[in-house]
Formats: sequence, C-alpha cells, structure tokens
Amino acid sequence: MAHPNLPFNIDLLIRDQVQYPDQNLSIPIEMRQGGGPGPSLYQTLVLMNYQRNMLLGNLTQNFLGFPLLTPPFLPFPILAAPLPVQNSPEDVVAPEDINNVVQQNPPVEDVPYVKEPSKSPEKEENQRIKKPLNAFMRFAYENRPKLGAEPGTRFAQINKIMGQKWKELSPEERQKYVEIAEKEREEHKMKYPGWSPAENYGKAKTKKRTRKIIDEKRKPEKRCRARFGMENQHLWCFKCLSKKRCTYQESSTSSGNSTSTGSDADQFPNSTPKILKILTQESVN
DNA sequence: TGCCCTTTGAAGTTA
DNA sequence: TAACTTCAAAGGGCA
Repeated sequence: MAHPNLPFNIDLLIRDQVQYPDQNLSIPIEMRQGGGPGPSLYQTLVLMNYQRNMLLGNLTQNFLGFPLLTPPFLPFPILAAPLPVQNSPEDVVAPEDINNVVQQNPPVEDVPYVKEPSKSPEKEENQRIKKPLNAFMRFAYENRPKLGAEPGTRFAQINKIMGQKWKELSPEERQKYVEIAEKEREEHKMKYPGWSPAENYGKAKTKKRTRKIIDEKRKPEKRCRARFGMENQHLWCFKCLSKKRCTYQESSTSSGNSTSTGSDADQFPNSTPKILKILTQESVN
C-alpha cells in the first residue's frame, strides 16, 4: 500500500528492510517491522521525517527524491533509500549498496531545527516568535552584567537602576541603542513578515501584571493600609502585612457582595471608561 | 510550577 | 488620536 502523501512506496521500503535482515543493514532490530499490526517504529520515523522536511520546504538536498533522515530526529543514520512510487527495478538500491549511496549523499547538516508543535505551555513559550528588543531592553540586556550587582539582588531593583542609567545616557549614547533596536526590528520584520506582537498576547508569563494594576485602580480605598492606616497595622490582613494583594479586596471582588448600590462609576471612582467596562463585565461574571 | 517584581519602548487594540 | 494593554529581558522570592 502506497501512502497517499508520500512520493515513494513506504511499504516497499519496509519490505526491503525486512527482507534482508541478515545483511548488516545496521538498522536496530527493534526498528524493523515485527509482523504485528500498524506501522513499525522505523516506518513511523520515516513518515515523521518526511512530513518535517515537507514543512521546512527543504526538498532540494536529498537522494532518490527523498530528504535524508538526520539527527536529532532519528537516533541512527539513514541506511536505506526510500523508493519512488513509480520506481523501476533498477531504481531500487540493493541493500549491499546502501552504505555507498549514503556516503555519497551525506546527511544535510544545515537543516534548521524546528520543534514539532506541542500543546504544552512551556514548549509554546519556547516556540513562539518573540518581540524584538526595544532600545531600552537592548541597553538593559547589554549592561545588566556590567552593573556588578551583588548576587541575590532583586531584578526589580536592578531594573530601577537600569531605568535611571537609561535616563542619564547622553542623546548620542542612547541613539546608539535606538539604532541597534531599529535594525533588529527591521531584521525581525524581514525574517517574520506578517508577524504581529499581538500574536503573543496572552502567551507571556507576565500577562497578569496589568490585571493587578486594574485591581488596584478598582478598589484602592479598600486596601487595609488605606482602610485602617499605618498606625493600625494590627487590623491588617496577613497579605497586606506581607505586602501581597489584600485579602479583603480579593474576597469582596470574588464574592460579588458589594454593599454599594450606586452606578459603576460610583463603584470604581478611579477607573477610566475602558477599565469600567472590563470591571463591570467581571462583576456580572 | 509559575506569578511577581521592575524598567522603557514598540506596537497592537479600543473608545 | 489619545488612552490603554501587552510583551520583550533578567533571576530570586514566594505561594
């Protein structure tokens, strides 16, 4: 049976692998078809590798019309040539010639490594195209190590210093980083045409920061510090004491038992119309 | 395990 | 067009 998406007969390939098990093909025995139902591991790997190369569009460097299998996708070197679908008998590489053919067609080394799509958030994090660094980020990236901060210094503190140093830069020095950032941005556009930073929305690890800002705008008057004052810290919730988000706020937010009967604007006096919309939607939910 | 801290700026979305 | 939102980097602290 020829696979409909393959330009060669994979079953013939497997058959040939299986027909000459004693001719030192160097294919691990566990990767040969064992006679059971379904494809063998080797067959599966061939298919996976073919699909990968189709995705990469890298079909130029191959032999007998099929890209070579290369690490890290296969734990062993390719030792047999896949066969064209409409192959004649002379097109078939005899098993004893396979190693010669492979030597004349060394595995492609410069195939870019593209990870297979994965459902895991961590792998998605590694796979997504990241935003190019802006001028300040480039400056901070290069100068953080030079700052010589003591081990254990919080990055929040380091970045405060970086922000201060950024402001202290002369226009000429700052322009240098602006130009680097612009160049990188252009290269990024060339490399990923059509990509938009919005594609990463919701994928970054720090995506919740804004929610906290919204929450603080939402009920700034209800935090323990504001409610009871610094002199009454014994009345604060433990989260406020440890400088975390106020327990009182969280409970009043989630329970929805607001005592206010006024308008949305009354409930969230410090909110902009946009934030009000978000907040009122959340209140309904 | 993953959010939080903190900075500036680019680029997107929304009103 | 202004205002707002998200995300780039870094690594320790903390729930």
